[in-house]
Amino acid sequence: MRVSLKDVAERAGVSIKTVSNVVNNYQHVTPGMRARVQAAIDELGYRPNMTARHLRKGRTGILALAVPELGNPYFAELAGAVIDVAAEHDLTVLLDHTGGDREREMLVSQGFRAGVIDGLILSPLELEVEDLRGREDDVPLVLLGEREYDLPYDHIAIDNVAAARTAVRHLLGRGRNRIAYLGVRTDSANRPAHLRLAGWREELTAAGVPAPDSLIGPTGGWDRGDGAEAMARMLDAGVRPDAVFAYNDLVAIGAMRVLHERGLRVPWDVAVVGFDDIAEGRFGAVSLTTISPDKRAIARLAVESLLRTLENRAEAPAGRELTAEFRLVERESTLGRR
Amino acid sequence: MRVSLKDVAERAGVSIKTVSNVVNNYQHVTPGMRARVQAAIDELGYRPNMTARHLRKGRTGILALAVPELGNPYFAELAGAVIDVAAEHDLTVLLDHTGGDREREMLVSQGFRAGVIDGLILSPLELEVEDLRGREDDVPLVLLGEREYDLPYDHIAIDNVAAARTAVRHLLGRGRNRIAYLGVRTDSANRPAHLRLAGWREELTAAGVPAPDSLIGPTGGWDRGDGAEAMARMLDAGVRPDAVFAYNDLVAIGAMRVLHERGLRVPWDVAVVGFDDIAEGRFGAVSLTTISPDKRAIARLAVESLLRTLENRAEAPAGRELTAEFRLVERESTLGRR
DNA sequence: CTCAGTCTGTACAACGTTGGAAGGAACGGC
DNA sequence: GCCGTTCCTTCCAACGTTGTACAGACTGAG
Repeated sequence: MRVSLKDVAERAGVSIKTVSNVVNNYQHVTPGMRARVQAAIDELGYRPNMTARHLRKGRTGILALAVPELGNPYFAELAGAVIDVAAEHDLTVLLDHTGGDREREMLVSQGFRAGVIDGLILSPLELEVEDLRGREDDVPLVLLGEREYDLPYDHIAIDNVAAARTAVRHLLGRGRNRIAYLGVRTDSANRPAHLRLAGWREELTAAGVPAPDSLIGPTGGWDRGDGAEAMARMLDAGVRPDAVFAYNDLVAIGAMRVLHERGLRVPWDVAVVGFDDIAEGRFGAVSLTTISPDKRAIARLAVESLLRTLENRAEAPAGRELTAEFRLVERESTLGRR
Repeated sequence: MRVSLKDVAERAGVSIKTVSNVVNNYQHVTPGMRARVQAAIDELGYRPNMTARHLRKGRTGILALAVPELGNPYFAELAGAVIDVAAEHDLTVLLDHTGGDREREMLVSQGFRAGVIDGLILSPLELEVEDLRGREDDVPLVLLGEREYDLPYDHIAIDNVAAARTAVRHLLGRGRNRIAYLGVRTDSANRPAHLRLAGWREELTAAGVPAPDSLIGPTGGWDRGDGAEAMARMLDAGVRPDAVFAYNDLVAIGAMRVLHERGLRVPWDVAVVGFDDIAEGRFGAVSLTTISPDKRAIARLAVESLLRTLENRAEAPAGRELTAEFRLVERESTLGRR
């Protein structure tokens, strides 16, 4: 049986509350009493029951983080950052992955962990705005990823359009003018995918470079295999880009693999830019130029937004758009051919 | 304010317990009563308070998983598997990463989450056996990774020596006889690293092939950069292996990067075998032959071991060694030169 | 029509903790 | 020696839930 305050109190010959006072460093406890109680605590090996404390305090100190897929290094790295930042605030993280499934994202957002988590950080893929509108749950929520809406939840994003334009501009600056975009799925609610495509189009148009549909590579998802398929399909169709901007690093890596198989050399024949700056991109045979979102900042903004909401429950949450920085990291995949 | 059973009870004009009975699908409730209470529940939007339920039941349905580093795809993929398996048993997973730091591993194993988790799955890197010996915590524990000890905790592993021998045998079968091992750290408690080295040595010795120390590449850690450094150091020392067996895929990938930089072609000049079968290995310019541990099985064994311990608390836990399967996955990095 | 047996709903206590208020001892000042 | 203060400790209630015991109502058999 677990040791409780009661056991310690009996052992020390004091009341339960006095033991509690010692445990919580309450100030008005005489040194003698403190020592006596502490001795009993040590002897019995007492450890506070967090569940009871949570019930009493109405707070658990647990945040949930729901991402589409932990196997995706971007989300794994982001999760690591969230865990670290949460730890700085004495919070722990309960992790969930939704598989990017809309149903499961709805379930998670509806708070099926009600009462056990203090807040939820959700990185949705297919969730629609209206799915959140009728939300009855009182658990504070923060959304990751740029979205357009008028809901009372903070959301953290980087400026996807600007980032995509930066990537495309970089390629244009390298003398490329048949720049493909890989990673569109018309049937997906994933806004960043649309925004990055928009940025690609905007930058090309602004530079007076054609942006034909043939240079847009649709994918079924956003993993390495999807990138490989999309690249292969484009090449099979006789389209020969001299550069590729991919939705994310995984798609870019899949594309590079196919380019390599087809004897097209990166960066000489085709330059490649990814998105996310996952560690994997730094160590391929050809290291990957990429847009690097500040993951640490994203984690920090998310956790602190939740804390803020928890502090002043009374006031209506802001529904702010919090923006994290990004930067272009140049590596081998866009070197050469000045 | 949150809606509680009491509020629903008042609204429906019944006792608290009756509402509880409805919520828990207790059998002896008349349909009429059930409907009336359900209506009140729906009107008020009642959701059970899990914390209170946990306190009452003495169970939280939360498992903790502590791994060294989520940025390491092996652990990220493993974590994903654990989350899935846990979900099948209606359990959720609280994730922690220790950074492979002994202090932090001790802290985690000592159960600083006491009362909030039902069990702990720990994947230690530097934890020593004696660190666990005085464990006072009553939270069920399962250890991941092969270890030698006599403690009352189940541990899940694959047969590292056999796996390493399989990898080396594969290379020998490809006509390689200067096979390096990359990823030793003499100062580390990480047993699998030692076991894999032992397997390398055993297999070479059994085949009558020399296993000189010059072919052993020490590393500071087990990430891509460590593999790259170790490979570079070995080549700089004038050692020219015709194959590399690496502690894990990350080390292998780092090594391949350096081989590529130095103009050594994989697999023609140097064949490479990794360990872990992370997704990343399948999509490099040269896909990576690797030992593939059954991660799903590992996750399943771990979760089910905890459940078993929870069921029969009374009996002493077994301290069993549970073994998961592995297999060699052949890819491009060991093709050719029959 | 009575009695046993079954069914339905209620009252109470308990899980382990903490906040608030009240109790009691020690102490100094008069 | 009495009183007011201060300081420390204890008592009580509450967080929201569920298990146990029990009371009342209804059913069917004798």
